[in-house]
Amino acid sequence: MTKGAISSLVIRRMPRYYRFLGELQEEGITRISSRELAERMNLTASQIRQDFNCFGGFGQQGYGYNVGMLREEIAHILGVDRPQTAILIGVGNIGKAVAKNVNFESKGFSLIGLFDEKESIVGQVVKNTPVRHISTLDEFCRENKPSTAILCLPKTATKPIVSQLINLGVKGFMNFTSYDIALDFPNAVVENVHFGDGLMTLSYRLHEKQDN
Amino acid sequence: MTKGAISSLVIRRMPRYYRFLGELQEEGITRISSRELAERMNLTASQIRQDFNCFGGFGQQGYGYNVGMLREEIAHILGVDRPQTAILIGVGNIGKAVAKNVNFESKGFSLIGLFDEKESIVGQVVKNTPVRHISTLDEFCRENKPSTAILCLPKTATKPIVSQLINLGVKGFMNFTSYDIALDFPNAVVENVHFGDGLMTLSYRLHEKQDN
DNA sequence: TAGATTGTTAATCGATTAACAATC
DNA sequence: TAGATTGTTAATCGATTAACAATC
Repeated sequence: MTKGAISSLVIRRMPRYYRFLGELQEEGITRISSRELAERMNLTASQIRQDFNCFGGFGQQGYGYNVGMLREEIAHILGVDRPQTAILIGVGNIGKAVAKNVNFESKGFSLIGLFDEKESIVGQVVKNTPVRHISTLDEFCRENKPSTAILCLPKTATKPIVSQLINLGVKGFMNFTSYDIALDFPNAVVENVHFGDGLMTLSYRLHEKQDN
Repeated sequence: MTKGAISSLVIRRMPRYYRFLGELQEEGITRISSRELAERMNLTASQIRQDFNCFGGFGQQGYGYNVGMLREEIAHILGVDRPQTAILIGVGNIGKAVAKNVNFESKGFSLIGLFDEKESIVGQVVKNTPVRHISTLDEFCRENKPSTAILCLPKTATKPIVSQLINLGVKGFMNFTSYDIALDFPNAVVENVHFGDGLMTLSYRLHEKQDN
């Protein structure tokens, strides 16, 4: 019953709903109205109902929403139940921290390979996965067909790697670099993580409060 | 000449402008029109002019914008030229990676303290800064009055620390945890970094392409 | 049945794009 | 001066909120 072309603002709110519904489940709450959920999440009940109705009606008039059922529906919408295969490139500080700390399985991904060019890093085992040399990337991808790459390498090294990966069939990129993938590869599915941009936004809002 | 209440969408585009103007400078380009910049950044010229005009007129009719001057104006708008003092709490994988990799100085922050509760981590030196025990947080903050905290600790430990920090005068939070600061502390300035949410959004868009 | 709350339509609000007069 | 391009106003588009009929 999905209606075509769902706004990216709606999509980006779904993971937060998913997290809050998980917390409700842990609290043993099995049923919630849009009004109650709105209060907990600091949203409007209207927005919550509009958001869910983009994907079909998951509630029941006079009752509200079943927490467990709604959470499963969102998991399915987000694809968490059909994991993508991912590789991570650049096992430096950030790459290693991401590989170790992020629970890929619970977010719809299976991390199947790690790559770096430094001999001192190649061979290390992170999260039960050995770090492979970047020169073996082609072979690995032809065999394992990962759909997604997590990019944690220096900006300058990124463009040629992305080009290579796209030729190998990689469709999605979690981009920790400041290289702008979308400009050169408009068909790639890209999610950017820019700490620096976030810090600058924070800086603006702090000064806004302090100055003048 | 700033007009009141600038949209957060405009603010969030500023760091990207800042980065692109830096690249133009490196290329030796000293002058650019909104049309040319729009082409490079994949935006509309209209939006670029509207964005800059939220803060006053930085261009010149018939000429365009002076790259260096515009970049400096944005740096000033974002507060990059008046650094905030920041502390980082939780020096595990993520915390250490952030401390080591992120160039705080160039983003308007000065990282002056690192804190953890683990004895095995306390005393380590990261980026020329020793990791202090979390029990010394009060004393340190009263002496050094940091305005900002980077939170890289487990979700469950976060709420009491945020409460403590707010009492100590900390105003801004770079939040790597999935604890929702804004719900309990509505006056805090918060920037969230949720890898997990980003992965789920990526998952959605990959399935959108692949399925049906 | 009566009360509650959804799903959905209509109204409002805000952001983006288009157009053009001002001006360098 | 003529051409170019901004700053700014007006038009359009999209997202959020409000209202309410449908229905459990």
